[in-house]
Amino acid sequence: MEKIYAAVYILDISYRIDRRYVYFVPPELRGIIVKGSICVVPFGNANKQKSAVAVDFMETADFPAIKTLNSIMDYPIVITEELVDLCVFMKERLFCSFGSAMKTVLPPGVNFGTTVFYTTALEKLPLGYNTVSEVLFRYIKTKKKAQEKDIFAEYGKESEKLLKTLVKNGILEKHSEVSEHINEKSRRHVRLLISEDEAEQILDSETGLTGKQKELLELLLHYPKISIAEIEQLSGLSSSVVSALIKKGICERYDDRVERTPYEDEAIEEEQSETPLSEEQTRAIEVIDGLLSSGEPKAALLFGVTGSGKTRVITESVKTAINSGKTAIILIPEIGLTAQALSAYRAVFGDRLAVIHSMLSAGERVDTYRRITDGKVDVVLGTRSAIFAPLSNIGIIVIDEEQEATYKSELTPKYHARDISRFRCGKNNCLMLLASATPSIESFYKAKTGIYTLIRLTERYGGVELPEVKVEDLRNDDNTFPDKLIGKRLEEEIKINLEKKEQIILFANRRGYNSYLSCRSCGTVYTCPNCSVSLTYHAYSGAERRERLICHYCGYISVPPKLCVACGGKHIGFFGFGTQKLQDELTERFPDHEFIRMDTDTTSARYSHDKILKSFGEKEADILFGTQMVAKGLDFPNVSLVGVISVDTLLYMNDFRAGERTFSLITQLVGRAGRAKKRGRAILQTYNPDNEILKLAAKQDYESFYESEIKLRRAVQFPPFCSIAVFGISGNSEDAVWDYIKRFDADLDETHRKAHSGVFIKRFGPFRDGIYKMGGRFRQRIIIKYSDNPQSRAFLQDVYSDTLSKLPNTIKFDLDINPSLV
DNA sequence: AGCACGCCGACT
DNA sequence: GTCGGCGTGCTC
Repeated sequence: MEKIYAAVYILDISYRIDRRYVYFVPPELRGIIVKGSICVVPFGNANKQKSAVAVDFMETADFPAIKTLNSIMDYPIVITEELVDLCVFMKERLFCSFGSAMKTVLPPGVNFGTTVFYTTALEKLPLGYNTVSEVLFRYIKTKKKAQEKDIFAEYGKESEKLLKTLVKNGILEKHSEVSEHINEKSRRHVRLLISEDEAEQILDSETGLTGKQKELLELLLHYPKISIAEIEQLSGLSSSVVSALIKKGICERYDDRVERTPYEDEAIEEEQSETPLSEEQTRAIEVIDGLLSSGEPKAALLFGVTGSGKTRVITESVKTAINSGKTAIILIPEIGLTAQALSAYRAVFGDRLAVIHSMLSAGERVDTYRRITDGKVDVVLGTRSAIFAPLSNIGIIVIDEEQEATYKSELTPKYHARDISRFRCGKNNCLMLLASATPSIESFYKAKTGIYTLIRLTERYGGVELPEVKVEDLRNDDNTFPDKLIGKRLEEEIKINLEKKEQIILFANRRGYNSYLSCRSCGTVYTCPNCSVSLTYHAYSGAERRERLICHYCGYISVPPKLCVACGGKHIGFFGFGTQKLQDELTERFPDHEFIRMDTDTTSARYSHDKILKSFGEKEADILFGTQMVAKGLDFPNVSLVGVISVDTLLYMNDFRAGERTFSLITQLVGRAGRAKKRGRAILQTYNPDNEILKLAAKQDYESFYESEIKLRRAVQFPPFCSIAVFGISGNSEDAVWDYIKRFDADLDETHRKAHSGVFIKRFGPFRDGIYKMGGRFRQRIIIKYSDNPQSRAFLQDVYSDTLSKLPNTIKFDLDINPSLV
């Protein structure tokens, strides 16, 4: 077919007008242009030069006013046909523009933009123009090509009108061109050059620093790894304050390039092919081999208890795919796990393995992307965004711990790696292999109903028994009175372990010291001025104990008052608990032992995460305690006791996935106990010992949990029985948000009645967001339940695009499909 | 989003 | 009469 006409999607264009546009392809380009070519096209009344991606070709076109495609950009990045189709798919499902899908799919830093500039059309400005015109004319003449944004920066937005008249009078010419650049610049970060103690001395002394500089220093103490952009966002301090501190030698700028991972230096692990496969593993691998060789898109759920050897099944399956000349993607939930997972996979796949995760710099990502498109890579291992790896001929996509919320992006477009994976499997006729001990309810439902092949691993590898789990009722436990965290039973069990020199992992679900500070006389709770959450108390040991109240959502920091601000009372107390409080209690109860704390406060520096795990692995401490992080994929043979301080607050979260998440978290925690020969123990402390989810989690009975959960979901219509669209509406004024919601509601009704009355939807809300006020914005959400089909998607697209077109600038609006948190 | 066309009020 | 306000409609 001759490519006479090309359908393109234009990049950097708003969602409302984002659709296919058809251009005439000049004969000399017809041999070069391919699907995925980045082209330059004239667009709109002004024929502004825009970058676009060719998606389709035709020999005829019926549009009367077709324009001619300008050129094809010699772009240093290849966009495969499959990724082009994927962007169209994302646009349709996630209601984002093709361009923003493209941005997500390509390595960050790859930018397409149009620059507008002016040139002079005459040698001299004719007589009769004022001095402002004279100045402007001379500026453009000396610059030859004067960029519009530079003119605005120099003379203000007011110059726009004048520019227009000068163009109209033939004195200036307006042009545009597509700027192509790959931004390889890495993110600029700041770190302290002095020790914590020195910093505190400086903070306490009267002289030396200005107020703003002290503020920045304090921020740096709390956030060991922070970028300049983040500093501005969190504190409003400009980069000039940063420069001032750098001049004083207190901190330095550095590029966030990833250094060699600590595991890379170590001897590559021996390939473990010597270990015999269990009978179950062998059977699982056989089933997977069958699916792999079917030549059709398939999906399977590898459902196996912790310690049943899922990883081995995965590596064997990936090997099978590679040996038949195909490629593979392996997704893991977090970067923290990369280093551990990496060495095992590197042993098997050597330099045919590429790793993609968020700690890579833009340049490294582009390099990796090129290595993959050049065909130098067979296996890509990484976190969420690795699902976009431009591999061709994919044989298998593995999603490990598939229930994890990290597979859903929290940035627009809010894609779920599982959905992207399903699309790519369809295109590659390959296998999607989900693996988990506690699958998401949606995935297990699909496995039960035969959409996915269900593969069970029921035995723990090597016949190790599952830990013995006890639910411990704290309601009448003197040991925790009045505000302690460790109950009688847990304390005894810890002592037993300490004597036996076996290690312990403790979990608390909040970092910081106490969850909140409040006045016992008047009841005032100290909350963040920008967000509707209570501030968390943190204490930092140094020359003297520094106490701070911190907002975990916006980073607001203040000093706890000595007297209540509201009533002047001096009985200010702490309620709740966190990892820091746990640390104090451990020191008090077990003074002669070593502890390691692991939460975002202690792991924010690069690789401290790995260091902590390594030192615990080498038995440098008896107890490892922390937040969610201690639950994930750690394998310490000497740990035989896990203590869960409490998960009660998780159980009562206002979210339909709360049960699923709690069950999964407990299972993971319990699984940390007894990875070796001895049978481990786990203690679940709670004030709600009768809670069904806790009981089932203690029994490690996933299937009963699933049965009760799926009944509930069916009864109240939640996924997998419908899809959920959440419209988020927020603004700085509470009244404005309310007024807007009323209008939105009416518009939504009208759109439904007039153009989509056949679409069955259920509307709920508005509800306040879990954190109603965040960063000074009041947040409301409207929830639509619908069944996912082209008709309802068309309806949602109409509503969304309509809303965006007449959105007042005081309101922010977004759409999230099947969010991980509702 | 931008830009043009188009139809009403206050200026040379 | 004309400059300029912002409502409406289109972008291959």
